[in-house]
Amino acid sequence: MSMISVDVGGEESHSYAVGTTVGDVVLNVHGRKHGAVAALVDGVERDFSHVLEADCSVEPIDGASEAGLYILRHSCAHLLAQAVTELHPNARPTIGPPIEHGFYYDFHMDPIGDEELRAIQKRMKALVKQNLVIEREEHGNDTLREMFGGNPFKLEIMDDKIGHDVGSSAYRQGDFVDLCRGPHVPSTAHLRWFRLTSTSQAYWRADSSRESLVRIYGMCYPTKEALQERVRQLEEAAKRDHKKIGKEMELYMIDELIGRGLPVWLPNGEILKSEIERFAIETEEAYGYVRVTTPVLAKQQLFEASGHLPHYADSMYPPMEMDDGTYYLKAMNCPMHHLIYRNKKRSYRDLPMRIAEYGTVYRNELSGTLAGLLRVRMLSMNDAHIYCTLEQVAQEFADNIRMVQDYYAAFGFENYHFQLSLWDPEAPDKYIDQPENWAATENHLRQILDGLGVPYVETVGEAAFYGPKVDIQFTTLLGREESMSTIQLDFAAKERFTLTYKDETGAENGEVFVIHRAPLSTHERFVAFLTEHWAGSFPTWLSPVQVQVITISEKHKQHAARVAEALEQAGVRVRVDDSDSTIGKKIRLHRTLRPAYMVIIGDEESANGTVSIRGRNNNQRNGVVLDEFVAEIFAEITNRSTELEIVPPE
RNA sequence: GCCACUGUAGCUUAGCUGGUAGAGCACUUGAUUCGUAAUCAAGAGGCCGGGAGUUCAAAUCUCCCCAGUGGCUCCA
Repeated sequence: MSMISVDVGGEESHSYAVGTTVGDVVLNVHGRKHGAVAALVDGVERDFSHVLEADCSVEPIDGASEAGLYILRHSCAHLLAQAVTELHPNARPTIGPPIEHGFYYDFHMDPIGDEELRAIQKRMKALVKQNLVIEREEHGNDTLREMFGGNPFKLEIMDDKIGHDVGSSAYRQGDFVDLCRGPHVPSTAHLRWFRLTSTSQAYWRADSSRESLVRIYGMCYPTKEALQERVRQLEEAAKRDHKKIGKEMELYMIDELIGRGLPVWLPNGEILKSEIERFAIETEEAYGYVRVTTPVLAKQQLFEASGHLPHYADSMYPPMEMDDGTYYLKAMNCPMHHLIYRNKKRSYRDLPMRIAEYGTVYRNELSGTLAGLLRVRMLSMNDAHIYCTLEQVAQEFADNIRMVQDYYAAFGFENYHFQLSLWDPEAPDKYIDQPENWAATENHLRQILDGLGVPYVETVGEAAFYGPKVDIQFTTLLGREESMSTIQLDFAAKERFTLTYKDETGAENGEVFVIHRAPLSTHERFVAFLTEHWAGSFPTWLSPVQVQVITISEKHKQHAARVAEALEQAGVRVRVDDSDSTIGKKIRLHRTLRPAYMVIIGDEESANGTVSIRGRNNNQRNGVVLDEFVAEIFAEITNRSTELEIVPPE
């Protein structure tokens, strides 16, 4: 019998008979509890069933590794498809990729509900118990077309791949077979720790003009512990949900009578919003911005000039007919700012000109996308437009990127990344069709980002219709990526609005570039993130209630009033609860409103002129002299500190 | 806009296969004056999201709207 030498890592080589499988080697080297789902053979991912014919290296892929999870989840998607096709013989599987935390699979079938979802999960569990072997089969194109002849979606996938590196393999488990490149776990018993989570409608090829499909999502992990940990994470995330906390803290409300996506800022939320605005005004003054106010609606002609009609028409509220023409609610402030720029002759000495506005714009977002404060139809923004020469663009971009970084540091955000959003030449109708301008400005932004040394990803098809942009992306608690801040370069406005300036030579120069920027996102989205990030326990300077004074009994009303008075004089937002319920009950009650500090006033404090402070961390600091507390909280607020130091953690 | 699910007092919710609403918190009143996540008692509060239908009878079944949630698409 001829032998081969297999490099098994750790500078060890073993000899095996030709025909030994990957699985045999892994079992032999790493034992029964190897935890691997497949292996790298000479660096290529292979199934355990892969037969070794020559000298090679074999490195197991652990189920918990990134590659291993991918395989595990991919296999779990197949398991789902097997269960679905067994229960619904008319269902046609389309594609089913692994995703973060799990997988999904899209089926062409009648829509299903929760009950059906549970039935499918039950069937999957049963298939796991049967421990079906998952086998790889190699077939020619003709055979494959015959095997999947009843599934037009699989045929379409094959059509696309013919002439390329066709993954002419299929994987079979029981009676189910799926077109797939692999690799897969060796048997269904490896797929114990999964859970189906939800269903959704999706379109074939993400194209809303194509077939509507049923998407089933699931999560899948290598161990019970990992699955439970994920479930726990999701529960934790739900506790931080801004919709829940926003209600508890009375930050905002949405009323059917006002309309969907039109949040009302309640007094507590308004405090948050105005603190953010105050911070932005201070910052922008330092950066040389001027401030304006423009109307919320304007004539159709303005939005035609700007190009919002037709490029952006779907996102605008429908027109209003007035006696002197057709009006639209503004979806953006820029056209009005352009008119301000054009309102008088500008000189090169005026540039860069930075026009800022606290404006509300109105966008007709699709009803199905609206979500609390995260996606709304009334957008309050700290918006601004910078008018400058091409040479000045780099500096202005750099300043704005720094501004964003400084803001985020001040609000305690760390988890974000930069994205260079490019146009999609394949979809020129979505954009102003000037390929040479796109190429030039995209390159310019690339150089600016590279020059700043800011890491970023490039995404095609995410540009504004008038130019490329730098977006700052966040991931929500539930894992969805959203744009927060945006800095956009506009090369189209100068022509559409004939924006010019008198340059050093005295000539009328039409090369005015516009930068659109909203470093603080919209107030709605920003507050949503802020709330989720801090779980409602905001830094003191942002807290709607900075100090909640609580008396122990009626006897302490007087000292409580003195304490409140002293805090108010220092500009601290303070409330007093001197009702006659018990101390425990009051603490419990005020916890949902999440004051930065609770101050307890009893006999001791009244007698000594002190306060006892309870922090958000539920730690306590007793017997603090009133003036000392006032000075400390004053400093914490004026420094806009995110370190909560008055009551240190234990 | 599309798919699924959900919608009972201010909040959280019970209500099985149809017989016309139950609780806790909050609120009001009274008692209690209290030391760190619920003091006791009483009271008030709901045409069960809206409309139509089936039925002797609908919170419960059917249909149509409206709204919320999770996705798809889109986007700050």
